[in-house]
Amino acid sequence: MTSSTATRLLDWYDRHARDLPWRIPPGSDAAADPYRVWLSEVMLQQTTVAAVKPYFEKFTATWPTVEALAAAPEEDVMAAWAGLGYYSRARNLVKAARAVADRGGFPDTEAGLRELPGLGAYTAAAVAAIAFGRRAVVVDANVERVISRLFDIREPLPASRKAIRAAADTITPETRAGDFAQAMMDLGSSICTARAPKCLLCPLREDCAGYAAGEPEALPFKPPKKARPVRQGCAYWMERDGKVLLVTRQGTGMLGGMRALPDDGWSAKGDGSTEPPVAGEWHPRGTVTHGFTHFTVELAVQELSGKAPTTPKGEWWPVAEIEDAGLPTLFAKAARLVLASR
DNA sequence: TATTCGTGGGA
DNA sequence: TTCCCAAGAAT
Repeated sequence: MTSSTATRLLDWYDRHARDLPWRIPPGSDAAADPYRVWLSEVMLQQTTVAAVKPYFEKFTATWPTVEALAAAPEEDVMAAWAGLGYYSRARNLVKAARAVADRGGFPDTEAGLRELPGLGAYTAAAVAAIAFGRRAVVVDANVERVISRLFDIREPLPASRKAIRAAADTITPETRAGDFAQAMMDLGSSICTARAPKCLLCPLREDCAGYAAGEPEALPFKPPKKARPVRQGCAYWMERDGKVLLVTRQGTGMLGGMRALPDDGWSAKGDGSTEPPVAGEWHPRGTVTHGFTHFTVELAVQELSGKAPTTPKGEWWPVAEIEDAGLPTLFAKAARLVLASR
């Protein structure tokens, strides 16, 4: 491996860069907008490009600048994020936008960016490189895979992270670090894929120690996955005057900050109590199964017959507009189940 | 270092 | 169908 690896990759990127809504094409004179770079990078954390695109378009249309986003009510941002997952990103997005607006713009260094909520080592490096042209070592899951193969790093993750970063540092160029980072990610998504890498199309094949060693597709080595437990829970649908009771989930835990149906306290740690929020005649409307990263929940959905009391705490939302409530997917499924039973 | 955070698509 | 995975961060 030599610095020519970076040159080969950048030459490939100049010809094959994906056209993405948040990306400035290589060779363009246009300046990157730090707001759009930051927003896209946060959305892309653990999330596919295809899933992000419509959300990116919606967010930038609704809030074209970081100042506009900073001025938005948090609940509006949370509702707009609904369905994209990992909702701590949306909570931190609002905090970071307000911090940036207060200080009069984005920090333009990796260390400065790293101080913003929701920006870890990866995102701070990526924004510094892509938006501000800083040389930064940008390591995401794509880069971990590409570097593990390129250098034939056979130590398993996560212990290999230090060696991966050091190796990535040696091939990161002084200039065009942002294009280099995006090129690594494009290569990882289209050529150096997790399964069945297309080595015969790879611009770095001659540099690749993993290819030379014979089984690049086996890298990086990863520890085995743990089994996902299945939890049981209940969600409750009650109406009065054409409106359904919604709650806002508190705290920073599962679905924190999101609107939801009242439930019986199920969690990753255990089953719910099956205790409804108010006494009355409850009817089962079916069950929705939803897989989270570390557990699956089987959610029994029940509906109260008759008119709900005003006593329970929450927000009465028009049933006809339930799709606009910003429910995370689990509760959106539950709502559709109830409405489909009519 | 290990765990806890969503979701939808592809093999 | 089931499993794996995707531009990770916070604790």
